[in-house]
Amino acid sequence: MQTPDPFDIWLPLARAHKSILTSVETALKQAGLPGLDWYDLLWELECAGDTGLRPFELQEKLLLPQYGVSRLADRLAKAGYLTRQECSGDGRGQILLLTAAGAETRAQMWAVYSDAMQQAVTPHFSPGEARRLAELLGKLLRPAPADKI
Amino acid sequence: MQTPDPFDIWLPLARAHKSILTSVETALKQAGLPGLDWYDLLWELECAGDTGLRPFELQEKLLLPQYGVSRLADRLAKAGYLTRQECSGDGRGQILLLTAAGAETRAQMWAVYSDAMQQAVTPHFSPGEARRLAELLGKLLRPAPADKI
DNA sequence: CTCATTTAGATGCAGTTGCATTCACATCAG
DNA sequence: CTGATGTGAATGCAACTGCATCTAAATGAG
Repeated sequence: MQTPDPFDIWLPLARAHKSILTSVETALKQAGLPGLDWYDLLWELECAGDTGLRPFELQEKLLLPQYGVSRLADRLAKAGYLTRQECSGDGRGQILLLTAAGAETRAQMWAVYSDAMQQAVTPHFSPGEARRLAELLGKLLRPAPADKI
Repeated sequence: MQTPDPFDIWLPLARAHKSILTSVETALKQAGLPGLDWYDLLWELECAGDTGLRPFELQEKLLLPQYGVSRLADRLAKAGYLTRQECSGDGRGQILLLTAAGAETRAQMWAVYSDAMQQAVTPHFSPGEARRLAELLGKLLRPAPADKI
């Protein structure tokens, strides 16, 4: 039972990622909407609701570096899509809250995003294949089984 | 037979991609080596051998925009990893050729790259799962079956 | 041949990223 | 309380990216 080559996974994964990403970003741009990085942040804020989120929480959720979140939030704030609120209890911190405009834009983006994703992914798989692929990709995210390291 | 949600594929795919990419780039940086974009270009030039490659050919192979290749080649040339040669037969064009230093660096990068990839991917799968995943990812790259569009 | 169109590649500019550093507040040992 | 250390967030600078545009050479219609 020979060890499989990880590049047999990585190379198509990277190519597929770039290709899907490009087609979605293109669709968003053509619709005059912001990019996926904005979407992701807006989405997390929407999920958080009135509680809002601290930048460092977004950092974990979005897998972005600290300064990445800081500046992304700057831009979103400048666009009026979020507000920064003082954080009671931690004078260093702040709470980011979605505005109505932000929610509106996220909804518009979702229409384009989900449609583009549908077109980019669905035609390639049968339902069974899709389920299996999702399952296998999930294994890349969970910690590796201890006996395999 | 319900239609599966493409985001069940996209979300883990995007996360896995970012996570693997980050760990490989980190390993390269720690080794004092250039990033994966440099590797990809060096690799293509090495494959091309004495014939070299035209920038527009790299553009297709690497899925980069035209100006991306132009500037990436600038940097590699400045680092002494490739040379630009006049293109006989097309006065607009040029041929990019790998230098010995470029080949040397690519080899050093490969050691780090392949090792990091091994650690990032292999522990998560049995050989059978790995083969299946590679196969399914491949389907994302080929044109979709006509009857599914 | 001549002019219009297309193709290969470079580049100015504005916006974005990465890195390192900085600032401010929090926390904790004494 | 006081100073040392740690944590949340911003920012200056250099490098990189995207977009639009530009130049030069090739191609093609008349």
